[in-house]
Amino acid sequence: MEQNNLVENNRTQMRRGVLEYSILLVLKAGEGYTSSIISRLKAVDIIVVEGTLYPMLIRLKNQGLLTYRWEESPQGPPRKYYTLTEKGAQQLRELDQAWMDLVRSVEAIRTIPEHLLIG
Amino acid sequence: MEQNNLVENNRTQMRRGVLEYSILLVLKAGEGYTSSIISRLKAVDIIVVEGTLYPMLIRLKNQGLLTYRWEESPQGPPRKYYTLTEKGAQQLRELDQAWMDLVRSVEAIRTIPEHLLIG
DNA sequence: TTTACATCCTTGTGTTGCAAGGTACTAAAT
DNA sequence: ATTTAGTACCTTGCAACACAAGGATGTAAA
Repeated sequence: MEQNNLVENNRTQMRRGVLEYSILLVLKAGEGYTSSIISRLKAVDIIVVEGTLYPMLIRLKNQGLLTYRWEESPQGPPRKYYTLTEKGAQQLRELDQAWMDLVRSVEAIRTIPEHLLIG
Repeated sequence: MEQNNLVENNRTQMRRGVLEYSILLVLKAGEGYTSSIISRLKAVDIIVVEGTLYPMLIRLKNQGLLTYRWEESPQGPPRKYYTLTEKGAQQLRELDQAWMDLVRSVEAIRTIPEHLLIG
């Protein structure tokens, strides 16, 4: 019932496509738990919220791409630290390729020469 | 009930994020109707199907980003040729920015230095 | 014992890409 | 004339999923 901000919508849409990739990337850099993952992503302007991240981490774990271990927190309840599995690392390599292909595709389409257009 | 092909899934996911952007880009290059848009995108390895494109073109038209005109086809029923409106061109400029920002973000996250990681 | 905070998690909603199926028009073949 | 083939339009129903909102539980300080 709400007329959306078209652009903000599309930034969100674009981000969605790379969310899983982004999460695997930060976990490759080093293990993390929910808040730290959110912080790292925010540091590069990729906005994720808890309600998105929890289900996704669980999904990735169920797919065998991640494992976790419990660790005491200096404050509050213990944390679930997630790590890439070998399968996760493999998946990440494939996503790397997918990302590079996508960048190449978009670059290509940004520079279609007129005479190659049909119809 | 079906175990998905993880990678193909993710290529699809990534593509989704840039679909609207891609469509505006090809229409900036020159007006087109459904089939010609699909062909142009396929030429750069971005796969879209009819069932996706029709609703999307209608949505973009309703948002005022596109207009169309009818034109006789050499064979079969007339075609709906879509063109960017001024508002569509404006939106495209903003999507261009969003895309470049995303590429920059992902690039940044691919190269997080260890010592910047927390927790 | 109450407040503050950090951590975990679930539920409900809205969007949307896609598979599948449907209608209609033209032209060629039977 | 009818059927077939090809091209174009469009809709319906399903499944995935990001996010907002809300909830439970643990520690520590006031």
